[in-house]
Amino acid sequence: MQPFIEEFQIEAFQRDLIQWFEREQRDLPWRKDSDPYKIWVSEVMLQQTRVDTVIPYFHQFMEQFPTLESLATADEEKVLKAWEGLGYYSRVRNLHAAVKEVKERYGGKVPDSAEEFSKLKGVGPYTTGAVLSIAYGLPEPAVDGNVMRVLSRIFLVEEDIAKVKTRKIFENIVRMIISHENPSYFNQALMELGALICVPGKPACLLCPVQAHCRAFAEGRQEELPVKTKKAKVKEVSIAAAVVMDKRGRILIHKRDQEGLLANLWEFPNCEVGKEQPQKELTAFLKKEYGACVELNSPFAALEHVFSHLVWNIVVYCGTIMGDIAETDRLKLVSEQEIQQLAFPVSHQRIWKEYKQFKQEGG
DNA sequence: AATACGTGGAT
DNA sequence: TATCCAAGTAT
Repeated sequence: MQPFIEEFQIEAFQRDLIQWFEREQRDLPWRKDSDPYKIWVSEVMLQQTRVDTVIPYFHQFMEQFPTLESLATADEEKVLKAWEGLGYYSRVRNLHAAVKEVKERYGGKVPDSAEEFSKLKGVGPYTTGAVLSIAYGLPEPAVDGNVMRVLSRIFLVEEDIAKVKTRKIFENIVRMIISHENPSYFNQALMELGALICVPGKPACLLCPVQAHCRAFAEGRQEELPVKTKKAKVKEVSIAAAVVMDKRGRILIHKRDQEGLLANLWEFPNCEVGKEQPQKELTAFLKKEYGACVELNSPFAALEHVFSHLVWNIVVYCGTIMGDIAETDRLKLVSEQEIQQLAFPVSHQRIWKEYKQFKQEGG
């Protein structure tokens, strides 16, 4: 890489890349203005998430929380609901906390220094570079998976991009080649190129605006890069869940712990169970944890829910609550209407859907 | 450094 | 069907 960087035509590369971006960039909703708040929200939504998935969420979020101030003063329940289904929910809890911090400490203006902006919750090296370059035009590297793939090919970098520290190698490369005239377009163009042309698997090198600058293409090795080790198989967990109703027709729901998996989202009461006596274990759990005395019927559904790092095998029971339950902040009896107002993870939306279907069929 | 943290689309 | 993955961050 070292000898190659010396003969690398930096200015020609910048020109070829940025001119291509000016021609070919997609019309995306967060590219309509450079409000740092909007750029920030889009970057958080886009973390580990596809553009096509983000677009409708971004529109809805901006309608509901059009300004940093409006998000800062919103109830967390509403904020989580706006994120429902997007995944990695700590992103939005961190964003909410960070926006409050900006309102309090910086008078509502998103900091324009890496030093200050990167201290905010949920703001890491990528988001720092993305917001500072795109919203403020500062020459900071914004290295995501696209950029690592593109640059690993252009400079024939064979470091394992699955390792977190490898990102620094690419940040250093970007610092050497970034356009100081237009850091925003430079960074976005690198990512756009990774998304449209320099894709995983079989890149469209014949359409690539920087083909002439690419060392991997010159050596016919573009499909060998980037190097990325794969992760081990995920763990499977057996879960028993309960959709139980009191005599007034209200459903029992529970708010999950404030940290960890699906933090602060609502769920139907459930616990991890063994293969032997899941129904018995669930009944005992409901009594012990929630003081709920319930009679469960036979399970009406079984579903598999796959996360990035584990699999839930869920068996779902319905049943009746006998006697009274003491409601708390995290334990509620709600109508079917109220369920629609609260944020549930997709796994529990599926449980609810199965339940409705079961009832419809006369269960 | 390695792992936790979601979801749905692509191949 | 299986695997990979998509604009990462926190711990």
